[in-house]
Amino acid sequence: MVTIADVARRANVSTATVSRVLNGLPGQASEETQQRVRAVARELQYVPNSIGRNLRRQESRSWTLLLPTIENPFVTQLSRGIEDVAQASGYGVLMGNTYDDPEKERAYLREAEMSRASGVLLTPTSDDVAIDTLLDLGVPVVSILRPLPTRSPNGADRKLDIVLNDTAETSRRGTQSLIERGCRRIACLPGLYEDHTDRLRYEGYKQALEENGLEVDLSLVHFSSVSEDLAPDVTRRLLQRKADAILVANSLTALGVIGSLKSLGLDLDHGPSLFSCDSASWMPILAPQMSTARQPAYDFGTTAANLLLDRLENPSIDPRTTVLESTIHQPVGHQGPATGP
Amino acid sequence: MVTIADVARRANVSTATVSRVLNGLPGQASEETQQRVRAVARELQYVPNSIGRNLRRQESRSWTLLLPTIENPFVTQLSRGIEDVAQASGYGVLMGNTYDDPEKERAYLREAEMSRASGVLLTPTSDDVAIDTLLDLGVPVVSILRPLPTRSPNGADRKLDIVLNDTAETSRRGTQSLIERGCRRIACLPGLYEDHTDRLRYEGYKQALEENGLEVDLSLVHFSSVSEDLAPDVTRRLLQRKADAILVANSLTALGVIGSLKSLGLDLDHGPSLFSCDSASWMPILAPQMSTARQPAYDFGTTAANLLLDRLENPSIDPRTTVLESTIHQPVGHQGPATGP
DNA sequence: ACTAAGAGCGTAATCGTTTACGGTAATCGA
DNA sequence: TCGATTACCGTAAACGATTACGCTCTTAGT
Repeated sequence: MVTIADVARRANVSTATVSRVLNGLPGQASEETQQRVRAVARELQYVPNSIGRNLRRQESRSWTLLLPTIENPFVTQLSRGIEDVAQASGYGVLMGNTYDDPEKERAYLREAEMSRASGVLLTPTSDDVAIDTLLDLGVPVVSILRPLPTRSPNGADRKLDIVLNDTAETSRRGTQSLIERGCRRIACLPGLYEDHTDRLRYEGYKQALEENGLEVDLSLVHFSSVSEDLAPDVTRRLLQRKADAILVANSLTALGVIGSLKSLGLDLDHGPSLFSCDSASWMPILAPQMSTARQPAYDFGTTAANLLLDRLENPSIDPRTTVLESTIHQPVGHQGPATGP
Repeated sequence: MVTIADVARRANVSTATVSRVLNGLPGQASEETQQRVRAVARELQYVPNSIGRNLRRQESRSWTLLLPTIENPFVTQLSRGIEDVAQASGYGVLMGNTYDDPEKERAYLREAEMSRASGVLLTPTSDDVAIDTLLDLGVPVVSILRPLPTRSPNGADRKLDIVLNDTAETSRRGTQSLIERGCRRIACLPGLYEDHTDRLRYEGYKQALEENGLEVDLSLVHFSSVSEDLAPDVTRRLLQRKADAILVANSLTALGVIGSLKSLGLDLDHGPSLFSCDSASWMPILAPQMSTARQPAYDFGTTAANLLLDRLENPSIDPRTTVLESTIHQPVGHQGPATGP
């Protein structure tokens, strides 16, 4: 491998000069020397070794990004937002999928510690992720989509930033819109009972019902990740219990429900109303008559990244929490609930 | 920061011993010393600095993975395959989106050179990506989804591995299946004329027609990435020209066409037959009556990763090209082409 | 009792780069 | 002519880890 020393030797200067020239420090070398050094570097095909550089500079200029799974379209958008900001500021991004597995998360975080990441952004798998070593090393941490306690288990204050979406509020407004449309028996498929976000979805749903003096009928609420296989059963049961609307957690669940309706000889125009708490890009094409909430996924990424940049610049600023709002998309000129078959 | 020297001092041993203990070299330190060193390391919360380690070891134990965009579901699956293999073998993966932009690609590759990546896997933006510096540095390269010349511009042999899918063959078989179903005026939306893969799709389509003595009617072929907005126009025009089947490049195009049919009062049971050359996971739920090809995306990843591993073990093996086949999924008991409205 | 072997450990070089510090020579001002 | 300033550049010390080499001391073998 050709090193800075090789270049120096061949150009008849010291390694210091080569380094200065190649890093473009101004006024430190004569024009002629600069030419010569650059020529030799090109000739020898010198490639700077950033391992050596990072060791000396004591930083890696790269972030670690940990998300549940890249297979989620929301996540891909988000990561793109982060990547764009990082790149513009001269940082690289090392991304890892945790698959919500604390083991994997721990492994990645340890990797981040060892490689002296400049910053860490993650969707924590639980409240008690061990990020204190990181913070002690001076590595800023941004928690995305899920909150993280600003006080560590041993009582120390944590300087960390948090970006959340307004899950409960979205769900509340979605439910409200179904009510305004005339629906009264609104079912809810919020996702997993164990998941923090999914639980919030249920909370918002409940709140909207209560605000309108409606009772929560637990037989209309189904906690689970509704897979394709499961959807027909669940849908049928909800219809039997006379549901006139269904609030679903995400596009895939919506898809499952729509498919099930179809196999029952129904569709969105002749069956229950549907509201999906997030919307994949293909959703409007598939079911233009459906109401959905759209999450500002890309903005999520840029927001998180900017919080990180801020803190890199000034590590002592107080912890911040940002909540991003989703927008609700109603199809134009839709009608009230249709009666069952 | 606490270094190996701090631990050594506090444990009354040399840095060499600490290193040996912490790296688990067998029989190099007495049981008692090991206990002591480990205890001190824990007490001081020592975190190994992999920058220092990498510098000394002269390797980073991480791969660089460059793909067009993570927003493509195929790509997410693929990257997961790579990540799994990498992790199992003790490598990290640094992933970057090129967005098919040679500039971005070049920047990432330079990053890979500088950080002394252990290997590079990429979907090249063009035939003349500059990978020779990499190969000279001894960094193995695997080209994914698109071929790369095994001879460099200056005539040197390149030891690189390639993983392709059978795009043309898939397209041919898809077209063939439409013909067997009785379709005669088969339209084709292969994607962009400029894209290598998309062109192959057209080639396969053409071949199938010719093998069956059918003429290629260029008015039924539309090179472009059919967006949601464009789909209605294109679909209408194809129907006007009496197309009885459409071969589309991917799920999104299929979705656009299906949506357009709907707005024309048609669907897959009363309109042209459809064949999609790839299938997103939600495709079967949405349109179970459609024929699709399914790509082994995850296997793509593992295959590429294993080629890389092989070459890391033995850099001198000859270049290899692997082609992975897609499987065609026909719905059961479908009928011939319906007549137009 | 003397040698050989081997366990256990320390010294110091090394990886490639950056940069504080100091030195030399040229230039300028008075 | 002398001192001060400045432009240019080299020496050498870091950064944190690994590891070749050699040393000491114990143990076993003869």
